Amino acid sequence: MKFVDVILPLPLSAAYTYALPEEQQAAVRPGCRVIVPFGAKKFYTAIVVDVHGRQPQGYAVKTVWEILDSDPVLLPVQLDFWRWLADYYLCAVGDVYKAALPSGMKLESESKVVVNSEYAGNAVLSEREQRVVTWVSRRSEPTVTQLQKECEDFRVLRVVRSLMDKGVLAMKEEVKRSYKPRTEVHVRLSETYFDEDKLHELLEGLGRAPKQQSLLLKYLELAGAGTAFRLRNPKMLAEVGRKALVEAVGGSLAICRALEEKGVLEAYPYEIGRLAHTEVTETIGVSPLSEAQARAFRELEEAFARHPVCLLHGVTSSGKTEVYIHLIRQMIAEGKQVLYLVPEIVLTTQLTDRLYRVFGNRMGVYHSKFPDAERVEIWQKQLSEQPYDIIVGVRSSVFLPFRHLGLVIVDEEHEQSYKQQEPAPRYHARNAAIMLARMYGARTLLGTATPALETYYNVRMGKYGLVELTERFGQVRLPEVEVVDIKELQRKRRMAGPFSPRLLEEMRRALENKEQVILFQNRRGYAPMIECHTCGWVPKCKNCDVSLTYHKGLNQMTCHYCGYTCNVPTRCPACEGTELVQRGFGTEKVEDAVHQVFPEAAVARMDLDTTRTRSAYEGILEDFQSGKTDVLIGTQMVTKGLDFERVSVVGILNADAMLNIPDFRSFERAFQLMAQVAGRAGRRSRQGRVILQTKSPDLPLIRQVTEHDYFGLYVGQMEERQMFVYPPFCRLIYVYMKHKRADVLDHLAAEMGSRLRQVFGSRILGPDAPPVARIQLLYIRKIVVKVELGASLAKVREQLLYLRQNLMAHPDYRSAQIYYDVDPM
DNA sequence: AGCACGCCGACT
DNA sequence: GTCGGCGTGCTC
Repeated sequence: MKFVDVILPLPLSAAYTYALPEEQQAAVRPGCRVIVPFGAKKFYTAIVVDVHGRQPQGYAVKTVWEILDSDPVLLPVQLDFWRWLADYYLCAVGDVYKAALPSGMKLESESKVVVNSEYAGNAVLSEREQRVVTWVSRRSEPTVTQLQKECEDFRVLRVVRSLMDKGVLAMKEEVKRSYKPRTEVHVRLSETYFDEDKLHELLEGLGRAPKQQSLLLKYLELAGAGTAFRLRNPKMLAEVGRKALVEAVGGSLAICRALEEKGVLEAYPYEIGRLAHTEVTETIGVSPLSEAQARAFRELEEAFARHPVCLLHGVTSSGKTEVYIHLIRQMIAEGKQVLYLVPEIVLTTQLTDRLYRVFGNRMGVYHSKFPDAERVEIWQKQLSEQPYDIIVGVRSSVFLPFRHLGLVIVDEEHEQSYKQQEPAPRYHARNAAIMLARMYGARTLLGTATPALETYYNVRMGKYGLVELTERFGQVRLPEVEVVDIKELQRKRRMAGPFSPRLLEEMRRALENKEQVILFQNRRGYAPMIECHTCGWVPKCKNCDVSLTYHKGLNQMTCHYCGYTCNVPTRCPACEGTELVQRGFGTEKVEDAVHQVFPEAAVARMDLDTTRTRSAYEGILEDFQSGKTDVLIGTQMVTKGLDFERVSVVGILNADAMLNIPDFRSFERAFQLMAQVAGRAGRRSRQGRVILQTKSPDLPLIRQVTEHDYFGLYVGQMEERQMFVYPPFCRLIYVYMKHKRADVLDHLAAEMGSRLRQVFGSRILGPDAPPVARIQLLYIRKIVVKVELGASLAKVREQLLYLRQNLMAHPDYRSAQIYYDVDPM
């Protein structure tokens, strides 16, 4: 008897053991997928991690339902990588599995309602039951969810249950195959006519149907059936697509159909891939490196000789991408693969088109907004004998299989979006990529204009190599940043909505010169909150502890945490007052304001609300690129690696919103955001101008932004981080606790806090209520654990896991959620 | 995660 | 007296 240990796509750490069916045992190896029953009904796709002959004791072993793969879909390194992630980020391997595989590869069962075939037809049914039976039999095996959705009656399930008791209906679990290979209709000559004489006879007979005749002749030509030899060996015939054939003779589908009906041609589905097959060959579009870039390239080679991880610190617009391209080409020449990681919002056609021009079909793009079937095909291609040499992808592409990974590039390495927040695994793709590269013996290149302070610290400590690119491509100067004190201006009532006179002046000049403007405001919606002028009442979300944002376009109040919406109140429920005033500016309101001041300017807004789909997002960028739009207003989306030629003015409307966030990283982030958005100004041809509006112009940070002084920021922040013991002078783990009752949660949090202090001493902060202390009806508390640099991480993890297990065993806390966020951002 | 089991309040 | 609400614990 053979058994397999498998991991399931559920938040479970343990492997579960199943028996293998007698037949076809041999093929199963670790990394193969199997379908197994788990729990009362469900079937899941599980991953085999071990095959053995040890009979488990103490429970009845179930049998594997189906073996999906004869060859592993995971390479051995990947399983090691999954285990490392689960271990380091304190989550279940099942969570990692869930995040790693595209959903098309994780088949699941769903419950379907069917009419019981053994039903004798003698039960007494109510009118309502009769209706449901007719309904079910008319549909072909509806799923339970379909039933609930399509039947207006929300008590259908109860009716279904009573019908099951009476033996009329039954349930069955069926595994749904969501991934289907794409097919195209192809045609081939029917076997009858493989005989040359018969074929000639047929062709002559078609003399009165000249269109059919020429179509058939065209088919024979396209199929390469030129010789009798080929005809006798049908395997030698080429595939012919029906659509292509019809188009080749300029006829209509009906002609081909006629031949099919006569039994001359046969139509059949032929599998084709979804992946684009661009016939671009390499070396087209490789630009020669500038002197500075070439120097950086040489220095990188030297740095990699000593450090497996290097930082390319290049100012905005210095042309880091070109350096990457040369590096990638070198890797490919050595027969190695490259993983090029980019944050979600940087993965635009602007970047991929550039890379396609150089690498053509050696490159694959892996993006969460792409159809899942496409991601399945990329995965399969990476396992095949001809994998892509380069994968350009977002965070989750660290999970793709690579056979010969030689280099990982992490572009915009400082980007927060590399850290997955929710759900588990809460991993950092940059750090995970470094580990992945290490497992492959590959190198990692981190690139950015504004390194994460931790990264720069690692450079200074000699852990990472460093190469700098200090000049912009084409020697364009860095933009001039001008600070405008809006506190004073607001007092004197000299602001025009969100704009200072200086900003208006610059915007006007840019628009007159047919140049473009980017306005950065880090809040979406119209007004972040509204307030009763009389009593100060503020509309709040009923599920979360936040004020609702007013969206003018939707004419609704919405919660940015749970998506709750409600109508805009016309009067205050507390004091009956009707004067409700808007507080603050969101991107929507900024858009309105621009319309008012510059009615003739074409304005576009780019934030979460306007970029729900990929096409909407790219549409906005294209319009801006082509000059259709003059002013682009946006949240942090507009700050990322976009390359526009005609932007001469960038306005940062309110820097203080970023500075007042209670987080030890807020200054670092504000600097990164401002430096990046400033970098959008004056690319290519001439120096741009940035108007930075703030109420606190004297902060050192503001000076560091105006002087493009990254090193100043680094030194200043490092002093603070050392003094208050924050990363990189310790490691952080946040403990989050959630419960629907605040009192229970407070007890739990206090208990957790005191136990943590017993183990870790004074390096514990909290428990505290986080800034948003209630989300989706659950109250939240947070404890900060500072782990000393010398401490054994393995021990810390073990203690944290034990503590959670121990606390969760307490009857009061069973329904609580406790999770850890390792290296939070 | 999802499902069954089990224990308490609003109805036939 | 039952139906069905949710809290709890287990799944090879």
